[in-house]
Amino acid sequence: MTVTLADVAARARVSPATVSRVLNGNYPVAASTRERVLRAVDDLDYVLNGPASSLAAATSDLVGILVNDIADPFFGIMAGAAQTEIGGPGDGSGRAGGEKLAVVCNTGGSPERELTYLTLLQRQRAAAVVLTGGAVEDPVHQAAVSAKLAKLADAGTRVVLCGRPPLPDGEAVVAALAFDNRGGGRRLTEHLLSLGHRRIGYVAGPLERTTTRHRLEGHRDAMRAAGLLGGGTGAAGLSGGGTGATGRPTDGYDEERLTVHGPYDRRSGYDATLELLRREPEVTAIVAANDTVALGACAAVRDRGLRIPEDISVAGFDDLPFSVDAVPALTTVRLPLFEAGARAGRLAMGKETPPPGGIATIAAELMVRGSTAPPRA
Amino acid sequence: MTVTLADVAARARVSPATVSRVLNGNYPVAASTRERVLRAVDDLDYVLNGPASSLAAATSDLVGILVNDIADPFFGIMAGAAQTEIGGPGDGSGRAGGEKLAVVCNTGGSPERELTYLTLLQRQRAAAVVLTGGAVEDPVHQAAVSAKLAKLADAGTRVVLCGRPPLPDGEAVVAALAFDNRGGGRRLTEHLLSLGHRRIGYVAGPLERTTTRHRLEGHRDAMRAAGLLGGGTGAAGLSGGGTGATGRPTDGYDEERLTVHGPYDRRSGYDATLELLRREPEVTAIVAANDTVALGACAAVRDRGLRIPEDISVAGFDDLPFSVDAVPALTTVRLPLFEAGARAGRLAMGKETPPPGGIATIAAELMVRGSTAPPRA
DNA sequence: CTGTTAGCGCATTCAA
DNA sequence: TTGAATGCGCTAACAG
Repeated sequence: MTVTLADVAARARVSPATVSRVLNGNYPVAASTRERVLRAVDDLDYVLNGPASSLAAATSDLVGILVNDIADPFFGIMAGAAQTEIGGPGDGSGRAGGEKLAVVCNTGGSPERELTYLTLLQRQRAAAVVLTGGAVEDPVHQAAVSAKLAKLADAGTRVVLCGRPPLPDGEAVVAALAFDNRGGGRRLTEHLLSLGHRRIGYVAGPLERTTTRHRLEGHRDAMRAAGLLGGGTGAAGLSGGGTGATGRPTDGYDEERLTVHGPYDRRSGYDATLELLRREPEVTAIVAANDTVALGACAAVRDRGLRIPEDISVAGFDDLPFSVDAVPALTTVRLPLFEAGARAGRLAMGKETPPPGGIATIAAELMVRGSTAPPRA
Repeated sequence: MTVTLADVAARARVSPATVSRVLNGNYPVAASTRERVLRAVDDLDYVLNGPASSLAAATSDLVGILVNDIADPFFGIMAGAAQTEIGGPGDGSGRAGGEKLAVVCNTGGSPERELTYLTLLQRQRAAAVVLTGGAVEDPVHQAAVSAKLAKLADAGTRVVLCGRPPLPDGEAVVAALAFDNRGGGRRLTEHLLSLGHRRIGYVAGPLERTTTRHRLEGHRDAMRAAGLLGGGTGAAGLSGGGTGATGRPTDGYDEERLTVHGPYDRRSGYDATLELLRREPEVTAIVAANDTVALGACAAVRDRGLRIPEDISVAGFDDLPFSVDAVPALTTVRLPLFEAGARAGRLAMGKETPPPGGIATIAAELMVRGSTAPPRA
């Protein structure tokens, strides 16, 4: 029925071992022999049995790329870039040579699914795993992930983090590429402050994610430096692992009042912005957790009959492709998603040497566009 | 070193076969025995060896979802929905029970990569494969894909098409869910015609894709019905397999003049729109191949100092989430991407019976919003 | 309901 | 440079 290595060997009049060596290419084989084997492969339309191969070799050519939301270009861009580096150029023959199979796994932001996927990849003896995007800060889950990654690394799987902060004990990881979310958030708010804004609303992401926290901390750092916040440290409002930040009415009054949390989607931006405008009609600027949320914020501002940026400035984060097409074009913070993804892919393939200490921080660049302007006098 | 089934069996004081049966759950096992085995699994932190399992069972739990562009929400939404149905709810334990491993593979729209991924999935003995989005119409490639899918089906892989037209000989396929691109395109243009538009520019997708052709055909059907096109059949300008449509100056004059092809991205929409405005300054409406392209078109229109919709109407296709947030909100054609993806996922899992004949056409709904209006008098 | 027995198809020793 | 032999870890008959 199904063609096996042995069939190819018989047809090429060589031993199975020789066929294996030709196919894997990592062993000297006479040119004429190779020729014969390759012809037999084509004649028989032979396709290697992946599981058998992986079983014998104790490793597979699967590379997993975990994303929080596959429908979000933020992840799509990184994953696509990583895949470019991992999948190889393809020889165009469709014969599938030594390439890896780069596959993206959608966790939907769920810690359970993240763990499940890691187990599944572990089960497959994946060659490498790339985790993209912010992590959930629940200590239990973080410990579980760390443990799982350690086991994966133990079994020879290369683990790379992309757009995610390093693990507490980064030993299990080949490399961590972290975005400078905090710096970006700070510069964005500094920009608004320099325009003259003082009452700035913040539509934050889900509470328990690192990305959310870092961007918000950057924002508050800037606010504090401008003397617009009570005392306390930068992380004050969110310290303690992010399980809740509703306390601290004393020095966190403005913070709490001017911050609303929600998922990283358009709807959340819309709703949160309406809420902010209700709570504090005097806000002159809204900073959103990311560009998608910012789009929702813009819609809400408009629906309230306010103009952007004349009445209210709006800013986002990420600089996704659509942001430049918003009307007015969105002021945001550019993250080099494609470059980071590609680098993560190379790191996963061992095609690039890891940064010193295994950790690299990737700069975030402020992009000033039409959606921000000085507040009305 | 690494824990195997035998180790678990020894610890639970049962035979390896029993452990296997417990893990796969598809066989009666005494509750007490199961209990003991499960405990041993946890104690030993055992993880099934996927390749070994797949080899012995001659099938794996991999399900591949092929997409043309992972950074495009059009695909992300479908893939995410499919994954939801395939991956199962996950039992939350991270232990990974009988779920399938749904993975998305990014072909980047390249026929070679599509074939390579199919081979890779064939090699892995994938349980199912879902192909999303339009196909490339090159006959050679189509034949190669058909042949490959037939082999996959032969080997027991369930093949599902989602948002892709049925294969010429659909035998290899469990089901094909095709979008009514043609009908959607027609209704969209009819809407513009009913508003009074007569000179309508069309920013089409890449020439050789089915999606491009069907949407364009719908547009031309409507134009022809309104007597705005020369003779010929609907597919006239693109007949012959899409290898080129530059001929036919006789009855295709306006068609060619008012159509520009390009990739499905924002940049293409921008450039093509400028080109259209240059060729034919009298156009009063621009129809774009999809929403992303439409966004680029809007930008171009604006950069030329024209207002939407007062000076020029713009319309898209797909109704991606951001389209409602465009300013003005984009008139477009809604495709139930999530529902279609979910259904494809269920079909791939055998959780839903295929439509009669294996083919279902999914309706496209016109969404009239602010970006279209009657032309200036 | 559970144990025993054979492979699944390939990569890799070790010889030649 | 090539061939022969062995086992990777598991599932699927078949008994019991």
